[in-house]
Amino acid sequence: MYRTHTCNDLRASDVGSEVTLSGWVHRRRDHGGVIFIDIRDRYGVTQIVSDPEKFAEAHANMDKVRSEFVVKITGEVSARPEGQHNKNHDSGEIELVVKELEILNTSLTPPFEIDQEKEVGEELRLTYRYLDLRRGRMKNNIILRSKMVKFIRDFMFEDDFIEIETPILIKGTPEGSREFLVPARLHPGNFYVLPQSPQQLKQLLMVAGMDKYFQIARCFRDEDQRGDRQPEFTQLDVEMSFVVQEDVMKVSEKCLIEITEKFAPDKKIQAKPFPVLTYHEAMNDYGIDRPDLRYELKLTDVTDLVKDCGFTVFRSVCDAGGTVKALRVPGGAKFSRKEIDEFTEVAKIYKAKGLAYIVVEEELRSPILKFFKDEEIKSILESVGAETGDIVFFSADKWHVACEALGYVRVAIAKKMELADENEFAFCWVKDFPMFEEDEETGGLAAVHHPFTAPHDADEMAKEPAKSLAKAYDVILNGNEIGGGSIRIHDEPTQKKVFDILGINNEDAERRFGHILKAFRYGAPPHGGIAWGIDRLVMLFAGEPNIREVIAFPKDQKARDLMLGAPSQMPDKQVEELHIKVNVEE
RNA sequence: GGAGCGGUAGUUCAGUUGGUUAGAAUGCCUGCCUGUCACGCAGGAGGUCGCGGGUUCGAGUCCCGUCCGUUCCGCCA
Repeated sequence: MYRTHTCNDLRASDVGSEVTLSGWVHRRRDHGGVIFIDIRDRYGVTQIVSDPEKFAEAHANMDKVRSEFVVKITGEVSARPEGQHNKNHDSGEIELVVKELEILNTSLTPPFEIDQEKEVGEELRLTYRYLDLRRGRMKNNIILRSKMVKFIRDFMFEDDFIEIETPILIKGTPEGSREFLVPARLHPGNFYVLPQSPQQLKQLLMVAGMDKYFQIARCFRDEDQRGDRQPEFTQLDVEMSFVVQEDVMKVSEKCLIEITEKFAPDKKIQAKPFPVLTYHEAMNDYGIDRPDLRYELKLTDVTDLVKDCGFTVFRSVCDAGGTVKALRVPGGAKFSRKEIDEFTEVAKIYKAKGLAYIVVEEELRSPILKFFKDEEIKSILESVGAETGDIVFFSADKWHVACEALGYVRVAIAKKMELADENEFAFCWVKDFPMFEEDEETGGLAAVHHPFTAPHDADEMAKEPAKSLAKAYDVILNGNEIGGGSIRIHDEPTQKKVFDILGINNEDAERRFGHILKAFRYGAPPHGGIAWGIDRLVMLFAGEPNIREVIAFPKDQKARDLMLGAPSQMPDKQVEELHIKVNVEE
């Protein structure tokens, strides 16, 4: 028998009993006459102490062990001397006096210290992920993730949802993100693809009458990496029949509140029910479609106030039908020139041509002051509510650019001034996204969400597609999109109108989406759903800066698995069977 | 595809204006130590300063190229 208890089981009440523990040598403290080691498993840490007089052989073995050796220890639980309890460990009131120590396995010296929480380069951590996972940070994150997923599952079952697995090898429907291809050995020249999400399958499940479906689903996208993006990721996928937007949102909101109360009890939920913003409001007020509502800093539209001003940059934007937005930052007059330049760089990343500003002090300071009449400045400052000690930033461009550039300046300022309350969870919904956006490559329209998203009004959409709004909604937590969904189109005429607008002809539609269009002719119910990014959600609950910290075996920036060495070359024979020719240019 | 930042001991980093033998902490090894818990003390090993070229009497430091890492933009229906 390897163990009678884990390394986090023993307490003062166990004093006197003989037990066996197994685990890794976490730390070793050799005092010559007496040796302490801490042994660790995923449950915790227990201190082992040698008694060289009574158990000389065990003491000698204690001398041999090194970091990360795997050991089995039998001994008697003993109370620690008065005043020597260790509050850092749950087992800190006791220790184990070793009678027998067996080395189950030795270990090389680890490439980084496992018993310390200091930063280690991620490349190294991912190469030795199995060692990284032994460290407290990753261990806690992975356990938190497991518990949160179980909680979500239980919640969904409780609400009468059923969990259904959908296939990983599916049909490619070129549209949206790049798919991973899998060559079909039995069908030369043909490919399966890995699902970007179970989107189409869950809609088919609604046609099948499987109302209230959910799945913890793995999704695959062959796009470049980011801190919150991986080539494979996990989402909570939900679909319901005979529902309107509010029905879907209600289920998600209830679950998010409960999961917060359970796993982040110290976080204050800013507002219940969650505030609901339209996409237009979000962009207009915060310059971003996923606003962080933990801080205010709203944008103000000053287009009307500057449309006749003497500042050519502003006036020409207004003349061209553009927008001038202002951002008042209380206390921002203290920003240095260097800081203002940094914010200007942020604005430029998001396509703004510059970032104008007025420092509001006894004497106004601004490079653009000379272009304005006194009463114009006065009305601008009044409209944004500027007070002495503030700074007001301006962006001028097409509406979207003006809002977005200043929106990201807002985020950068909040970060610099530490405006976000770390103890707060600010959830909100953003809805009424546009159905379509301009495709810069083709000049035509592209679906903002996916081509099955229902419009608010199909007739209006047919008349003015660029202005039509979708029954789509995102759920936001502290400025992060943690989920998104929509009501789907369930009738053929509406679907056809959407395809028309997207420039997909009947033939294309049949080839790409024939399976789903056919199914919808057999009585598709009104339906809709939502998908949460599980990785992002756990990331936020764990207080981590990127989703790799909550994924056991993530890919690196170049989509590699550094531990496994994937992707890798394959034997010619295996490749030939797939009717694939590898053509790598040197 | 583009931009910023970085690459020095196993690890995390410092390294001044270009100047002698490239340092610290931690880890590792050896010795001492009977109550520590980030144990302590003494000693030791450990370096292609990413790579290549250039400037210079002299380059970790300056210049050019290149590779790698990292963050962001593009991309992500």
